[in-house]
Amino acid sequence: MSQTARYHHGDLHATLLREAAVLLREQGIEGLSLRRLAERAGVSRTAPYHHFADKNALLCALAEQGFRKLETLMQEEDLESEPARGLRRFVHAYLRFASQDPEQYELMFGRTLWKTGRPTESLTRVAHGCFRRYIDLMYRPPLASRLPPGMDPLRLAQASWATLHGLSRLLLDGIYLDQNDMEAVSDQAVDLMIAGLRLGEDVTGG
Amino acid sequence: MSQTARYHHGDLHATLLREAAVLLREQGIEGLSLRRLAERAGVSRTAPYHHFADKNALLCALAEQGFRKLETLMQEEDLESEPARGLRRFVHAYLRFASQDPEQYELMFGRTLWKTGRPTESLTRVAHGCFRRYIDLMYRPPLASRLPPGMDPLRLAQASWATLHGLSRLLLDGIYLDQNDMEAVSDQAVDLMIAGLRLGEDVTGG
DNA sequence: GATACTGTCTTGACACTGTCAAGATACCCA
DNA sequence: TGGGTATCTTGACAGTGTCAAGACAGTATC
Repeated sequence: MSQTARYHHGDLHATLLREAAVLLREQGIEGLSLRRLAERAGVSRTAPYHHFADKNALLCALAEQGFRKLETLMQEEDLESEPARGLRRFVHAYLRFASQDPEQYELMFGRTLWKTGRPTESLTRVAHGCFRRYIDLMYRPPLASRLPPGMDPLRLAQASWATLHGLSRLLLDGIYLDQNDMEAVSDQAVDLMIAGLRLGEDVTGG
Repeated sequence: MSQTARYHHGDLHATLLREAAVLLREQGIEGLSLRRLAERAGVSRTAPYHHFADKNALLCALAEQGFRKLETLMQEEDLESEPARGLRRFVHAYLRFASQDPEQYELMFGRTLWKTGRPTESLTRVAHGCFRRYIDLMYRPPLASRLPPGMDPLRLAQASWATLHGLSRLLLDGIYLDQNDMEAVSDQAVDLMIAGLRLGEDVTGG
């Protein structure tokens, strides 16, 4: 028991996922090779293939973890009675999620899985569930009742998510934005949305 | 003259860039390997190294071409007297640019160059020049004079570009958006911005 | 015109990657 | 105690970017 080199690892599946997350965070997707991962887990190069069909499958499982975290985050979020303030808080939470583990965010939304790779049926389901929960925020009170007439909540959800996503990407890829600008820019975006939705104006009467 | 196999190619630099653009468009970044590129150009594996320091340098040159195209597109754009309509037209033009050559857009804004790789000094200059031209659209009439008081045109530029960029990325990576939704969603985003900026309201008097 | 120089291109090699095939080991159930 | 199966191993292959050393050709100099 507990000797350093057993033939059967015992819990390789979980170990792989755990170490892969570490490797991803520290080295990025490019640094996450199956061989290095296997070495970290203390097994041979091809051992992971008995737990994941291929690298794509392992990355999908990893991304899935990320989407579950994000879904939890959205579940906790509640736009409460004051939608303007709730919106701003949600945006900050989202951006914090993206910037706390940039490589995970990249994996979740990047082309590696969705374009180049083949997203698992399971990953697709979780990712879409995540988006659905976001849409719900728009369909539910207090936001839904305040939307200007003729505005489709689905379109609004897509457009606003795109803004959030774009902010995250520009920040993480380090093109036009840095952390210092981020807060000001995101607040600007929220202000614009609030103004566009007339959420700042008091409609306490209903 | 014109024999098929000369020792000196004669115009390898330009040929490499041209063929790389084709390869990028058809096969994506992952399919663009230096060896395949060399084969297409009819030279040996390492010949490209006499014209580009490494793969990163070649990709930077390729991205630079893209930014130049984008800058031209923005130069032609003019928000004219009617900013709301001009804005909508510009957004459509931008999204067309992104979706006409998705792989080029990915290269221009993706992590390959800006995060994993080392962006050339030249690329950085062109990319920032491109963004500067976008900011100018916000600072110049007719938009500048119509902005609500206290609104920073720079922040507005960053926030709106983020939206554009996010729409492009979500579309190109094929996560939550497809081409059919795109127009409706982008129009929604533009409407929201126009409403937020109060651009729809007539202020012909000045 | 001969010679040296320099830019261009070539072959050979190395370390790295993901993945398949075949064989070895250890656990589990009859 | 046996057999079956899940797990893990080594060996191998094709592909990648890149370095080192040498071959060739065009250009400038004497």
